[in-house]
Amino acid sequence: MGSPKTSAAGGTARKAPLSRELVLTKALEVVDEEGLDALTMRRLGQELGRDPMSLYRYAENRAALLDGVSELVLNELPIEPDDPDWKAQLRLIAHNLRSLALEHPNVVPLLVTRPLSTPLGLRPLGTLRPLEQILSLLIGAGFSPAGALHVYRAYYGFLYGHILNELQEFVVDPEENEVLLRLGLHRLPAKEFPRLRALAPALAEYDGSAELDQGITILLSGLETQLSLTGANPTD
Amino acid sequence: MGSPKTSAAGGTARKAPLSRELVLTKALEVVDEEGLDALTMRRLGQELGRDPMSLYRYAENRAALLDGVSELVLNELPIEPDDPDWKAQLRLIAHNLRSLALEHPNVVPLLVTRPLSTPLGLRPLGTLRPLEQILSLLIGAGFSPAGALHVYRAYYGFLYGHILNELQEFVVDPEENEVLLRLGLHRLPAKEFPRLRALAPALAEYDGSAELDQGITILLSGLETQLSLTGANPTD
DNA sequence: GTTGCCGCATCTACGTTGTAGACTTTACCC
DNA sequence: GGGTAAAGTCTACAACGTAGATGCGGCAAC
Repeated sequence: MGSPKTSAAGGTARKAPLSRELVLTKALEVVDEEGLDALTMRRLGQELGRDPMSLYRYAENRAALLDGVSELVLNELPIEPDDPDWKAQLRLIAHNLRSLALEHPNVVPLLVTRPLSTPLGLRPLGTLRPLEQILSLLIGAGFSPAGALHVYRAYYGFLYGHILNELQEFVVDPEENEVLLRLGLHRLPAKEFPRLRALAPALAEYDGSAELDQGITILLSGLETQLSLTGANPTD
Repeated sequence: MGSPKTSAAGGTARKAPLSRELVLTKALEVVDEEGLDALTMRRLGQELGRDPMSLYRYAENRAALLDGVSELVLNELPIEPDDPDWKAQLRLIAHNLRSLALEHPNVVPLLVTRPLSTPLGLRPLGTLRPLEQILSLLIGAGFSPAGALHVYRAYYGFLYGHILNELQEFVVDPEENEVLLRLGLHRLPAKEFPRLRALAPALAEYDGSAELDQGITILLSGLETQLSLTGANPTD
């Protein structure tokens, strides 16, 4: 009955104080559960029990909010820049990022898309951290700076590509257990897409982790021998 | 002065008849010139001299319109599924797709993002064509179906990853000719990002085509030897 | 105790978006 | 000329991001 002002009880603030972390965490929650489009300012405000406008205190606008979510996710990616075994470390990072992506599939479009419209130096620092740390790892392992950059590009490119690929093949409707249907392949004209349709069973058995691993192996050893000719390779 | 009705002259329709191709082409034009956000139904309608609502005859909704644009771009990618030299063909496709991406950078987010929310079988057929044709190419070269799929995944993953990577490093402001500034790197705290800042010159000299080529070489020969152990490799 | 201030939160309001549904116009065939 | 189907238009609405004015609570100075 009383107005919701100055609560008489306990004394713990009657409304949680709200903070950037809190906002971003809740935002990530919404995105994870209902997708990017569901994350509107109004919706997020409601989710936090606050006026939508209050969010602008913690993110300049919606785009910045999305950047914050990317950052939040990428901060979950542990990197050991001092690992003496650079190849093992890169392999580990790859698997960790893959796992992160599978946990937050709705965030992947952000990870991939936002940097396309933001110059390197203006990106959220959290999203540049992996780059810096991996460069550090490689240079520490004996690569020349340019060589490190070269390896990083090939490695990260492949990694992101793999993740996108794997998510694209993700099964939509686990209720449906006939592969052709599950992937919607039955809609494809058989004449024009014979190979694809015939591959339905193989598509269903995709082991993303294994394929990632094999790709990384090929790429890293290939890069290593390629660079060993230029003198930009690791010392040992 | 006469009302714009039934033109007296010639007899050629006084308004171009409008068609899906026409709509999509104009849409691509807008996206290329002003980015994805500029492509609103109203804007596109205006661009075509028609009521925005008329567009719904040719695309079910905005999302479908975007799919159409993806399709339009991918249709520009020539593939020779009967090329006897599968490695050369894959290399060629890679370079062609890279060129396409550089010509239509604003479309790349679509290419990469839309399939994430659409099950395989429900995608625009045009976007599945490359997949089918590449499978055909590989199987024709002697790969087993499963082997072909394996190669395709590694190959296409790497390719998309590379394209994303390269576009992310794209120079924003060619007016500015100091690299640190051009990429906005001067904003980075020197303590936390020493490697990255030191690499500014190297970042500027990125030769995307060469790096793509090297990556493809490594990957294809790696895949070949890997598969040659399983009997799923090409016949010759 | 009173006053002033400042950071946080809220309220109101505006312009823009996608698109449903009813309507009008056009082209054509019998 | 009358009827049918397709193509295009009009009107209207709910939801969005966010600018700008307003309100509110606690702390510092006096």
